[in-house]
Formats: sequence, C-alpha cells, structure tokens
Amino acid sequence: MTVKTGKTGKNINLDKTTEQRILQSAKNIFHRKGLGGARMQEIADDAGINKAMLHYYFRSKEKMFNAVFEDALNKFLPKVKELLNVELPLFRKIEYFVENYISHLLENTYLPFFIIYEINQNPDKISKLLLNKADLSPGIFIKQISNAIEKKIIDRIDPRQLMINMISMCIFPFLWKPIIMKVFGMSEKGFKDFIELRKKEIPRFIINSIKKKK
Amino acid sequence: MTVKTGKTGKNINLDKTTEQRILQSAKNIFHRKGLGGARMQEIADDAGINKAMLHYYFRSKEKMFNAVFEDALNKFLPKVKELLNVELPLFRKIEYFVENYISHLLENTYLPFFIIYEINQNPDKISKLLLNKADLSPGIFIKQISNAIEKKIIDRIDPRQLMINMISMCIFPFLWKPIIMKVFGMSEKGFKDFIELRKKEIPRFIINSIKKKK
DNA sequence: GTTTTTACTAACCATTTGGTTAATCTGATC
DNA sequence: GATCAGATTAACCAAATGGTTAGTAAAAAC
Repeated sequence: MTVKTGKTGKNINLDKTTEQRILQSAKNIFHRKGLGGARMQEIADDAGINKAMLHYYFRSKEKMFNAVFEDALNKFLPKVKELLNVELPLFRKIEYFVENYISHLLENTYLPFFIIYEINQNPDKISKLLLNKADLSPGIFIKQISNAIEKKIIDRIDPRQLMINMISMCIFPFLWKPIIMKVFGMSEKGFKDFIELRKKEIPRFIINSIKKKK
Repeated sequence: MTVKTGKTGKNINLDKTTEQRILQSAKNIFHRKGLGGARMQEIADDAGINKAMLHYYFRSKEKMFNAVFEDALNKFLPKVKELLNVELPLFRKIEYFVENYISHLLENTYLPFFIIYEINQNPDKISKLLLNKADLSPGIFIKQISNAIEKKIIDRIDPRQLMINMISMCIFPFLWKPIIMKVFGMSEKGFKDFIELRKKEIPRFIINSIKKKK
C-alpha cells in the first residue's frame, strides 16, 4: 500500500497519513472481530506498518478501540436523532425514518453487529458512552405518537412498543443476514434487493397497522 | 458447589456428573463470551475442577464449544420448526408462534445473542451446522401466507417480508436489551414486563396490518 | 552545521492461554 | 489385599499476544 517515489524516496500513502491508515485498518478489523477478537498484529499488517506504530499513535489496544467505537457512535447517533426529530407528520416521518435509516445501514452493514456485540459484551461502559455522546431520548417521537392517538389518527398503542417494532424491522435483518441468505437461498445481490424492498414495505406495514379504520 | 458428606467424605455434585457440570459451565461462559472470548480456565473455575479435565472430557476448546453450540441449536431449531408448522389458521398461528417463541426466548435470553454472534463470526461453519441439523425451510408457513392472499383473507404482501417482520419484532428487543433499558429507564423487571406485553402486542400489530379491510 | 524532534523499526519481554504429561487417587474386580 | 481402569491433579510447555525499548533515519529548529 506504500510506494516510493523516484525522486525523493518519500513514502506516498495514497493520500493518507499513517495515523489515518491505522485507524482505517483498526476499523476494518474491530468491526468484524470486536475488541476481544481483534489482533494488534493483524491491524498492523492490514495497515502495512510495524506493530509498534499502533502504540506510538494510540497508546493501547483499548484506547485504539475506543477511538473506533466512538467514531461508529458519532456516525450513528446523530443520524438516529436527526431522523427521529425531523419535523414531519407521523406517517410521513415513519416513511422518512425507515427509508433513510435503512439507507444508512446499507452503507454501514457492519454497524448493527458491531454495536450490539460491544453493548452486550460491556453494557456499563458502553451505556456511559451512549449517555455522554447524545441523549438518545426518544421524547419527541413518543409524544408525536401519543398526539396522533389523541387526535384519533391512529389506534391506541404503547408508543414505545411501536417504536421498537419499527426499529426491530429495520435493523434485525442485517443481524440475521447469513441466516436469511441461507434459508431463502439468496445471493449478496438478492439480499440487498430484499432490503431495498423493505424501505417501502416496512412503512406500509406499520401505517397499515396503526391507521384508524373508518 | 461441591459438598463433603460427613459419612463417606465423597463429593456430592448436586446430582451432576463431572462431565455434565463441565458442560453447564461451558454453556455459562460461552453463551456470554462466545468462542473467542471464553477462557478455558474460567470454565474450569466455574465448574470447580482442574483445567485438564476439560480436555479429558472434550479434547479441545473447539470441540467443547461445538457441543455447546449444537446443544443451543437443538434447543432452538426444533422449536421454531414446530411453531412454524403447527396446524392452525394463519391468524391463530401468528398468535401462537409469537407467544410461544417469546416465552422460549424469555427462558433462554442468551440464545439470540449467542447464535447471532457465532453466525456472524463464522457464517460458513455455522450455516453448515444449520443445514445439517434441521432444514429450516419455511415452506409451509410461506405457502400458508400465499394461500391467505389468494383467498383474500389478507392483503397482498411478500410472504418472506412478513415472516422476517414477525421474527424481527420477536428477537430484536432481546439483542437491544441494554439499550432499551437505558433509553426507557427500565429495570430488569420493567424490561421483562415490556417483553411480556409484546406477546399480545406483536400479533395484534401484524394482524391489524395484513387483515383485509372490507 | 549542529541539535532536537518526529516517525519508524527490529528485537525483546512478560503474561496469557490452550493444551500435554506424568504422577496420584479412588473405587471396583479378582 | 493386590491389580487395574478410570478420574483427577499439579506442573509444565509452546505459541500467541499486548506492550516496551533502544536505536535509526530524516526532517525541523536553532
């Protein structure tokens, strides 16, 4: 991944500093193997540098992992918050949330597994990070659902249950990806198509369920 | 966990043979930490025996893990198969499936995480095990949904999507347990109550969505 | 042009970890 | 009660692993 230029002999790193390359490799490995499963040597090899450099830039494995994890949260939480708080009427918001949330997951398929794995591994530490980073308070969305019930736009339902239903249907297929592909005999492409369809299918499914029948 | 009886001085193992005790400890540890995260010493300590005994009874860590994993699958797959193939009309079957599936998960809260973790860690190996153990072919349920569509009992919907929706809503909250508890400020009891409510809520939600409107 | 700082490497270290082995203990059998 | 097989242990081993260190090369500062 490094090339010597003829004139100066300086290493050209494909536009990236060593630190950035390390971080990128750390992501690659940590995302797939988690904190415990990742090997410092593997990260170093992936980055094409000496193992000691990892410690030179990041002090320890755990600090390096935290950098990766916080990066993932920073990519994830603001997105969720934005999608949940956007100013739209309920049905439109559900459509907007699901479509954009799934798009985001399709671009970061490793995220659901990575976050769930680490949260189950170390709930205390992670929930602290969660709490600090962004209060993920679903207040606005919950209240919006309550309002829609009062105004008889939708049937009575526990807003928390509705919210978990929606998020479950968005995230879970990514976690079950290997099983789904196996059971339904899908290729990589087939799975992606299946997920793409869910962008419209999930909102339809939800709204169909909660909309007040005349 | 072992007690010396006054008379014989023999170790009483709470009705369990050494091998059973090892397997139980192996489950405890593997379920929480996975193959890579588990330590042989920790399992031995948990079982209250010498580490060498693990190898005496199970040859290697991986063989021991396979025993645990297959045990989990044996507990899981037949249940799913039975629930999906029971002879009931569609709506009744959805209610039956969700209620019993969630009950089963509540008694084995570690299962969703354990299985998903190992499947993502090692898709090839696991999917082979899956394939051997029981063909998890959802054919009957899928066909039943198709029939209900033809007979205009429910609206048109991709049966696979419906099935994944249902399973998502059942399993996912267990994977997100720490997050749900945090975000909604729940205790352990609060979480369990929340899940209990879903036994009725999910079928209602699904049937509400798919039932043909006059 | 000398000194200082930064980036980097090879070799090494201590600990952990899965696994082995030789010896011992125990309970049944003859 | 000597023999024998299975159960159990303490001690040990080799490999892997996170981390350190002493030293080098090159750029920056003086």
